Formats: sequence, structure tokens, C-alpha cells
Amino acid sequence: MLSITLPDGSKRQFDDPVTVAEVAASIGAGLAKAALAGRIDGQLVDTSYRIERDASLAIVTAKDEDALELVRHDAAHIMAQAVQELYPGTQVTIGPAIEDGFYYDFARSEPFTPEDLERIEARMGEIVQRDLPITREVLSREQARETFSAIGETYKVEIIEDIIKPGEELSIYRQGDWFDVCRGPHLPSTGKLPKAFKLMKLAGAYWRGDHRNAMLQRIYGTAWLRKEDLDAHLHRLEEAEKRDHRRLGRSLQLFHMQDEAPGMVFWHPRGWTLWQQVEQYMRHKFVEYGYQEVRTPTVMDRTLWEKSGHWENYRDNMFTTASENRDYAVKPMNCPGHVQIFNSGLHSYRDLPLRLAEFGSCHRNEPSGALHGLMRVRAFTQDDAHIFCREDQVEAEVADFIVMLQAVYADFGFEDVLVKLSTRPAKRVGSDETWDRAEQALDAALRANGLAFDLQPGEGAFYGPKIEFTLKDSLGRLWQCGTIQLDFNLPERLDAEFVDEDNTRKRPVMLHRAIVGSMERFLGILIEHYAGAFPTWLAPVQLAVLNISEGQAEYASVLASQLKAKGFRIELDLRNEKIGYKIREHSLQKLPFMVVVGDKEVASHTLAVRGRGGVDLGSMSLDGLVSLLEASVSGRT
RNA sequence: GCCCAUGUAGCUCAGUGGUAGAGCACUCCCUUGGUAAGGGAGAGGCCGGCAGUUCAAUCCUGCCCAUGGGCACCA
Repeated sequence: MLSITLPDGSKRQFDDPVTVAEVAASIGAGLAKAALAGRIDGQLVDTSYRIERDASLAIVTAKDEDALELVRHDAAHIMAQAVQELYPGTQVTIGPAIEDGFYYDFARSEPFTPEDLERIEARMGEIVQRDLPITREVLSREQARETFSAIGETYKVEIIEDIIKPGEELSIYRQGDWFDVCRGPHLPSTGKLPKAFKLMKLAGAYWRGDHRNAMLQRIYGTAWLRKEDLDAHLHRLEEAEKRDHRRLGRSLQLFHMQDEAPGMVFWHPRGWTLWQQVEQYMRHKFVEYGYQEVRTPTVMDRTLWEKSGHWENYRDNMFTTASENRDYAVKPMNCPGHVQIFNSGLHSYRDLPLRLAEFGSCHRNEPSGALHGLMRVRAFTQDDAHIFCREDQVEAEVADFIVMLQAVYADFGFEDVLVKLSTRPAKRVGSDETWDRAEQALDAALRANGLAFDLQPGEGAFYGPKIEFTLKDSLGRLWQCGTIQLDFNLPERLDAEFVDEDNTRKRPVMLHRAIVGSMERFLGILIEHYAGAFPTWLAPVQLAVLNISEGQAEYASVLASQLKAKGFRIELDLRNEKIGYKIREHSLQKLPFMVVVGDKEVASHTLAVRGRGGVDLGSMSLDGLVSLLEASVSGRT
């Protein structure tokens, strides 16, 4: 006798062990047909899974979001089968479900073409039509290895030998003649795969993620439970593309890049205005939080970089130059420069914490393939600062920093921030006791601010643990912006010291920290975040004054200069064009406000105000408009 | 850096082995028009760069550069 509890709390008794499919059938024929998998005590299993003791069971159907991962993984298998049917000799490697879909990596000497993707997708449809039962078999490691080596699947043999842990049950799933090593679970048959999948793109990927290994061919696909979901996903991608910062950067006249300066940005007047808003805002925050702004040289002698360790460890990423028999490097970071300022006088413990900030212009020779619009560049500016303090001041400093960072992100309207705490790696400097205290300080500061975070053991830098703050772009790609890192190394290497209470010289702890990270990247994220429709306080042009015809040019010009005098960013548009035409242009530029003046306004000394999105804000006086703008600016996000 | 794709007017893109075309933008003219495109005319290209094949290359081939999508990288 065994008793199975269903999600509604009801229980069913069976005399003998039963499969998930049999339980589903006992409930109803419709459910039996719809069943894609089971969830037993929280664990997803095949419908063929045999239940041998009392358990709670949920039948997973296409209505269930749990089924998504299954469907995506099955889509990967079906794609692999399609590929091997169409292109004999291709080896399979791995093919997991991922966010929004799946991929499979193939080893094949011929490259796949975009046309191949169409063929493969069509063949996947046929395999679904065949409705091949998907069955599970458990094999011994030895059997599995022989099976795959017999058919020349050397990558699978490597997976069996190296990746699957000894003692782990090794299963293969078969669909028709095709089979793959897989932990499962899978759908009952290929026919159960919803016709809501699409192959998206071809890419290269290193075997086992290691650049010393062979380059495999990865095919990405997307798969959903319902056709509507697939359509919605494709629609989302199109919408995201419209807010891509590279496209908006051009259409909103913010910046451009060109072949002669890969990874470097030409900021146009509007883009630079946006930049200045962010920079000035950050500068105020620096003052508010007790930082002092400094400026350090961009190019410094090689010997300094040798002392700091960069010449030895970071040289591949540094631009170097030489003159009059001296070698120089363009700074990739500001820290050594800030230590020079710290070292240029003798400091008392009373001077600590000392917080030095710089909008530091850095250059890093990033690998060409890493470059990506504003998000990954070779010349960038950090909102960098270094805090020199005693070890017992670390926790308070980190806590203050987190408060500052949260205030900044809130003002820019970011709510979706991922936080990661990375702790000691195997290769590191500093004693275990120092690391213990440092990691505890970071952890405590995060908790004190009520921040949820992921712990990343072993992911810290060799010189200290760190917290990283990551923002999402419009396509869901993640970009690290903020960070605070402890450094036990650089003060030692560059011989930073202060005189403590007991009149002995001690090493300060150094904290590296940034909130926007790279100004370029942050602006890229901002552009996408707001889709170019910046809040008034950031908008490069806050308001355009438009005249209807030549008769009001004088009145419009006076208005514009009065508003400029109040400190607003104004554009005056007196062109000989119809009002509709001018409004269209400024709307496409996503200006927050437009002011229209015609004979009526001239006569009544008013102006007609239009808000973003065609909102008619009515007719008002200049004073009324000024209050409106002031309110809009102070609202920030 | 690696794999695949792409590079034609300021922008978005067609196109062909016989040295190029559209729309928008731009310039000029007409129009002075009340909330998302008024009309006409004109100008604008080393078809990414360098080699090669060919009587002839924007088109075919090779190399290089850049961009896009991934992978790797991001002391």
C-alpha cells in the first residue's frame, strides 16, 4: 500500500508502486495526455518515474511554469538529433536549458550557415511530428563509455570520464535512434514539445569554457510553453533593440564611435551635457559624503607601475609609450596615483579615514572581441575613490558607502540591482585573520543596510574581498557598475603608512570604490533604462521653444533667453517649418517639454506647454512654467 | 584573442562582373502654416582598406581593419 498526496491535499492509495503517468491516468484521461512530468516532494521527475513509497506528487503540465525548463532541455535534445540526422559526423557535446531557451554545442569541421538553421528548425518540427517516445536507461560508467566511444562521440566520453562524478547515477535518454547522456528529466515523447520554439543564432564557444580548448559551434534557440509566449518574447527583443544605447546614441545625437578609435567615444554636445549632469551630481555626492576630489596624471613612468605590480600582472591590458629613453604606461587605474597623494605627506591616525576621489580617465587595452558600445570600452572615466583607513574603520566606511550607493541608484531610478560578495581566493596576499575580519566587515555592512546578496566564495581579488553591484541593460545583460574592494596589497607595495596613536608607523587599509563604475557604461545603461526619454534633471535639452510663424520670433527668443538665464537647458526653434513638423522632430528627440507660442500667446503674454508623450499642459505664464520645470527637476527619477 | 556574420550617400537600406539607386536628413526656392512629416528643385559615393583573378571588380579570391552576436577575458 502506498499513499500519494496531490497538491489539493487529497490522497490516493495504490497497492503497488505506480508511475507518475499511471497516477495521472487514474485522475483522468485528459490529465494523462497533458502530463509532461511529475514533481515528487519538490523534485522534478519523468512521467515514467516509478513511485515506490508515500509521497506528495504534482502532475506537471504545459500550464505549469515548471515545465519550461523541461521543454527547453527537450528542445536542445531534439535540435541535437536534427543536427546529427542532417549533418552526419557532427559530434554532440553539451546542451542545457538557459534563460529564455537553450543551446547545444556541436563539434563539426564545416561551419553551420544561417540557412542551416532553417533546415535544422524544420527537421526539429519533423521530429516533433514523429512523436518518438523518450525513454530513460541507467547505465554503468563502463557501458556508457563503450556506447559513446563505439559511435565516435569523444566529447561525450570525456563527459562520462571527467565531468560526471563517481557514484552519480548515469542515465541516457533515447528518442528513436538518437540518445544522449542526461540527468533528465524529460518529456514523455518528442510530440509533447510545444510548437513554440525558434533557433536564434550561431555562435562559437570553447569546449568546457576554456580558451585553450577547441572552438565548438553553438546554436542558440528559444522555447516556450505557448506560441503566444514565443511571440511575446520575440516582441520583447524587438522592443529592447529599439532602446539599444548605440541606436539611441545616434538618433538622439549623444555620441558616436568610429573605426579609427576602437573602444573610444566621441561625445557630442547633447551626450556631453548628459555626462555633465551625472558628473556634477556625483561631485555633489562626493562632497556630501566627505570625499575630497583630486586629479592625477594619465601617463606615468614604468618604475611606478613596476612597484605597484601592474607592470608584471596587468601589462597586456596597458597602453605603453616611450620617450627620451624612458618607458611609460597610460594608467589603467587610479589607485597608484592616489597612493602617491597619500604618501606625499606624513599622516596622523587623526587624518583617517582619508577619502580621495577622482573622475579618473583610464585606458585599458581590452581584447578586441570584448568591446561593446559604451558598455565595454578602452578609454573610460571612473567615479573612482580610495579610502585610506585603519582596519577598525572598515566596516563603518563600507556601510557609509552602501548608503551613498543606494541613494545614487535610487536617484537614477534603478531598483533591480544585483549584489555579490566575493571572498578569499586560493591565491591571495594577507593573513587569514585579516581576511576573516575583512569579510566579516563587508558582510556586516551589507546586512546592516538590509541588502540581499549572493555569496561568491573564492571569487575575491587576490588583494582583498569585494562587493560588486550589477545593473541590467535592456536585453537583460548584466553589467557591473558599483564596487567596493578591500586592498591589503597596494599599501604594502607602495609603502603607504600613517602614524598611529602609539607613535608607531602603521599600514592603512585601502578601499577601492566606485558607484557608477565607468561613466561610459553607466550612461549606456541610463540611455537604455530610460529608453532615451530622460527625466528632466538629466535631459540634455529640457525644453524647446517653438514659434508658429515669423511674427512670434521675437517673443519666443525673449522667452528662451529668460529660461536660459534661470539655468534651464533650452533650445529655440525659429525655423520656417509648420508647427506639426517641429513638434514631431522634438518629440523624436524625446524632449521633456515643448513650449509653443503663436499670436494668441504673444497677445496674452502666456505660453502653451506640451509635455512628453503629447500631454497638453495648457497655457501658463512664464512664472508658471518655471515652477513646473523646477518641480520636474527636483523630482529626479 | 577565438568562431560566425556584416561593412554601399550623414542615417536606414536596395542593387549589379561593364565604375550605382530609394526613403529620410542636408542646400536653395515657394509656402507664415495652431500641436507627430506642406510643395518644388538641387547637391551628395575611392561601394571599409590593401593585394590578386579578369579585357573589365562595389560584386569573385586572399589578407587586414572595424562593427554585430556569442565564447574567452574583465589583475
